[in-house]
Amino acid sequence: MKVQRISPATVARLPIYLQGLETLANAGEERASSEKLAEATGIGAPRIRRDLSYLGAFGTPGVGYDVRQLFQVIARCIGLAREWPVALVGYGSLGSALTAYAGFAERNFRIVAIFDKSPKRIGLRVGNLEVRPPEELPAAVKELGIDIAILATAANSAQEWANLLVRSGVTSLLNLARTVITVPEGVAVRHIDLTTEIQMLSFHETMKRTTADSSDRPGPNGKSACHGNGETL
Amino acid sequence: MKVQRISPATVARLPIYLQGLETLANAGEERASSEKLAEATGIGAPRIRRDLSYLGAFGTPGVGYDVRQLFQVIARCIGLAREWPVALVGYGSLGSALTAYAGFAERNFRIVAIFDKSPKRIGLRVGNLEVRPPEELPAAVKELGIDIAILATAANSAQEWANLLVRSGVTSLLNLARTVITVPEGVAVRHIDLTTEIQMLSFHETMKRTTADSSDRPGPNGKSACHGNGETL
DNA sequence: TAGATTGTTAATCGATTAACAATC
DNA sequence: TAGATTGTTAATCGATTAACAATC
Repeated sequence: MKVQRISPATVARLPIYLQGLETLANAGEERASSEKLAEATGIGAPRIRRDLSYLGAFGTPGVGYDVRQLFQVIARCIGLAREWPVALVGYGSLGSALTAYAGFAERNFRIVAIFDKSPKRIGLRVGNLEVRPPEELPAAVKELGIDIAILATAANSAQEWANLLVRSGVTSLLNLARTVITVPEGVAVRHIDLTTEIQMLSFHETMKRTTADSSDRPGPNGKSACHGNGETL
Repeated sequence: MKVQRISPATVARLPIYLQGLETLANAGEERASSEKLAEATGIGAPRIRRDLSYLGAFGTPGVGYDVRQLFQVIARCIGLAREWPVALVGYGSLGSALTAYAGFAERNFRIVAIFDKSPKRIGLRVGNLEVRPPEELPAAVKELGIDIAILATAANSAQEWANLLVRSGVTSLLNLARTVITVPEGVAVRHIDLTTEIQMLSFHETMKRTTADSSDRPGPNGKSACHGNGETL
């Protein structure tokens, strides 16, 4: 049996399909065509059919997909059938907000250990957990079977924490710190930087104005410093 | 003069270059080759040269780029020369964490108004701001010159808030809510969903195991439900 | 059966990488 | 000048869209 590769672009869409299917299920729909799924997710219908075909064939020509079954298939594929113990590293403003974030729990991700290096935060009680020092991380990762960690530290200590996590056996990192971190082959990192995202928006705003009033000034070398149109996002 | 289009993929990298240049500047570097920038950012050197060429030619063959000058050029291009007033919508756990988030201020984004529809939150003081009801949003957007808003509400009210924001004249949305929102042409939306990101990681973990122990079971139709390899992220 | 919709193939599009002439 | 590194062209790669035969 040939193992078919699922592209990262497709993987990124699977959770979106789950959400769309949930919406449809809540609306009482039992079957959905790729066209209906397209409406619910904003993704093109042919793209959806192709993505789903990677998971094996589940649709019925002339009828569509079984909403509940498709949800199960995708959920199983992503690994949501089981519960994932997650470590939260960094208990600053962002980190503490995440302990109250409902989205993780809804998809079976549970924060089972919290770490911080600040003496002010170590020992704080959070629900039935307690903020722990870095020294306890390796043992906790092993004991609790943690594979996934969320990095919500300051930029300057993120790499250090990442090294500790990887040494301890964690193989997936959700990096919310404002810095690029490097990890060994085989470790997955997703980097989310709110500042990067909001800068893409200010770029959009800036372009809109520049193209609208044509006030693009020449740059230091006599060439215009920034071109573009308003439709880039 | 031909206006050249800057691709979304390139735009997404500009803030990363800024960060890399900041790191290099802090390390005392005054000049940087594309190769050095590649090390600092994790992006390939040819890609970097090509991206920068879109902004106009700033490097010196045989020498490299002037760190400070390149920073200025990119910052100006993104629009960071000015200050951006931002509206924060939704003052739950995530929203309140964002008011304390330093990254925005470092790039000249200022939260100048906070909105929530819960009577429990309306009126709360946050620094020198106060959480305001939806009714006050249109006037505030106009008075404060707000073009960019951050949506940090629950999924079920996100679209409603988005409609109100767009009607009031906001043209860029950073959507942190767990739902797809639709907006009219000309309005930019960036959607960040932490749950989506963490599911990409559990997919990675699941694939690693599936390919490692070859326990991929056939799905409902007799075909395997989920293929892939461990190197997709 | 007729109508609808899938799964997949072929065509298009865009983004990345490699290679190198131009230039300091 | 010789060495280094840019900016850009050509080659590769991957992802999206369009079209349609297969199928319920």
